[in-house]
Amino acid sequence: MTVSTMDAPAGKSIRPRVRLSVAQCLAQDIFSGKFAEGSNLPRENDLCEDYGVSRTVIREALKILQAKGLVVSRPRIGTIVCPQDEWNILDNQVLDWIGPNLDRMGLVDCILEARGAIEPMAAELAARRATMQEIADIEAAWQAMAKAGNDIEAFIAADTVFHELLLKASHNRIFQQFGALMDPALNFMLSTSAHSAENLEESIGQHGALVEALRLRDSEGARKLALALIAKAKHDVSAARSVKS
Amino acid sequence: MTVSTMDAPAGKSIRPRVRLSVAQCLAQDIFSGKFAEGSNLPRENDLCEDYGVSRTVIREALKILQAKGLVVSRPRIGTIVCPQDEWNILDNQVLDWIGPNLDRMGLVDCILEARGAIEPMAAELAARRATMQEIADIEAAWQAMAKAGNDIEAFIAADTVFHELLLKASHNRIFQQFGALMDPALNFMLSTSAHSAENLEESIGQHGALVEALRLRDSEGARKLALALIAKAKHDVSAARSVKS
DNA sequence: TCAATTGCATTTGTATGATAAATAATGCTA
DNA sequence: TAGCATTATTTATCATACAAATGCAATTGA
Repeated sequence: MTVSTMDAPAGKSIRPRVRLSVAQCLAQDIFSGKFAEGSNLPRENDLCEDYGVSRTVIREALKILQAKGLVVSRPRIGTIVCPQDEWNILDNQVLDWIGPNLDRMGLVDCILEARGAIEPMAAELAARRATMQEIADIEAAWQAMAKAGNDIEAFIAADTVFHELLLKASHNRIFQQFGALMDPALNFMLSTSAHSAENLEESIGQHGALVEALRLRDSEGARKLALALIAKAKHDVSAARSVKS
Repeated sequence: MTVSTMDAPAGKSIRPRVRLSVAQCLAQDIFSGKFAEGSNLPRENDLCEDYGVSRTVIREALKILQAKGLVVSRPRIGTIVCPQDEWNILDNQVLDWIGPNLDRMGLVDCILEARGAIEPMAAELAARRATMQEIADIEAAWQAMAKAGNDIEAFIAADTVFHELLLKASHNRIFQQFGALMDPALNFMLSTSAHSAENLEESIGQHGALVEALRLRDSEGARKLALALIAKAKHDVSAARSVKS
């Protein structure tokens, strides 16, 4: 299949910008299992035909995948899918590409577990270090959650922003990098839509309490509330799973 | 300066494999501050002359940096260094390239803080989930630490392996990715060499106790011991800093 | 028969030059 | 002066050729 989305006008060759699209296609084929770990991707010249682009584009797309630890290339051997241990799953582009395969790969549980370690500490630090402006921004995200009403997508978007801002307010650049981990787990829950009105209310209440703890510079309280939020998220996910099955 | 390490034999053109070297040079120039965030890198054609390689190599090297969030390229604009927030500092290749600039960028403290959140949880999980083989491997690393004696480099290498294996034994793929964070902070301490014999003995004792907790499946004990290890690491780093200054 | 070495075939890596697309900067027009 | 068309510059893509790495087979020698 050709990547270009539009046909060329008669007599004129069109050159759409497709490097990233090709990289995304290849990455998704890896995560979907079409290219199993340890197996070979098609030769560069074959990929050229498959995607209808020049070898330049194929190679630059493969360089992106290499940089993210998804594949390695060697002369005469070809391009091989790396073992999953080497995949850069903290790269937010990679997380984006994994998308619907996130749960199949067992990453939703991983992520929630990791958030259980990270967010309480981040909340604790944020209570000590956040600027007034940062706290205000977090509160704004909280208000957006409260205002979302039945619009689940808006609610989740605001929730994601809330947690990203919280991590950023910890003033620790490592924690900040985990912003990308907020989206996926939440969106997984969205896909199962097991959200009752009370459930949302409870969540909004918890988030509000956390904002209050930040304002009071109550680091211990912030830590406990963040922990409670994660516990609730874990509970929600398992509830969503039982609905699904 | 040309990248190629050897001159070509008369009449024969040599083509060394230099893509990664070029990427590393450019990355290090970014981390050293030679290319400040927000500023432009030289044009691709200029980089060709600077490094004495073809535009193909330059472009593929830049694609690697792009994939790691270090730069963005746009036609007519050029290639611009991204704000530090977008750098993929969890990528172990990136951490490697940062190297000596780690402390100047304020990452040593970040890393220790993050480890303070992650390792106790990882130790707790490892106590519950590690296989006998994994515990044995961790103990082997511990014995290598004990046997290192005055060979500080060997000690740190074994210490690094110890913590990487511990993270892996948590059976959480997110935590496992943090293996790369073990090296840098430790190597920073190495560079200041503030290691007394008693200090090493104490460290060995603590690590041994952690192994014992794993064997006993004492998750709470493992958590506390990991916490103590990090506290000690923080203490050692600040001691090393005061010596340096 | 077997082992080592040599040569061949295949695949990625690099070089080169041309054209297309994007867009900041410039100048023109009203 | 504001808006619009033009231009110039830079990256993006295409096409082709050759270099280097390496698995594999054929050859050779004992």
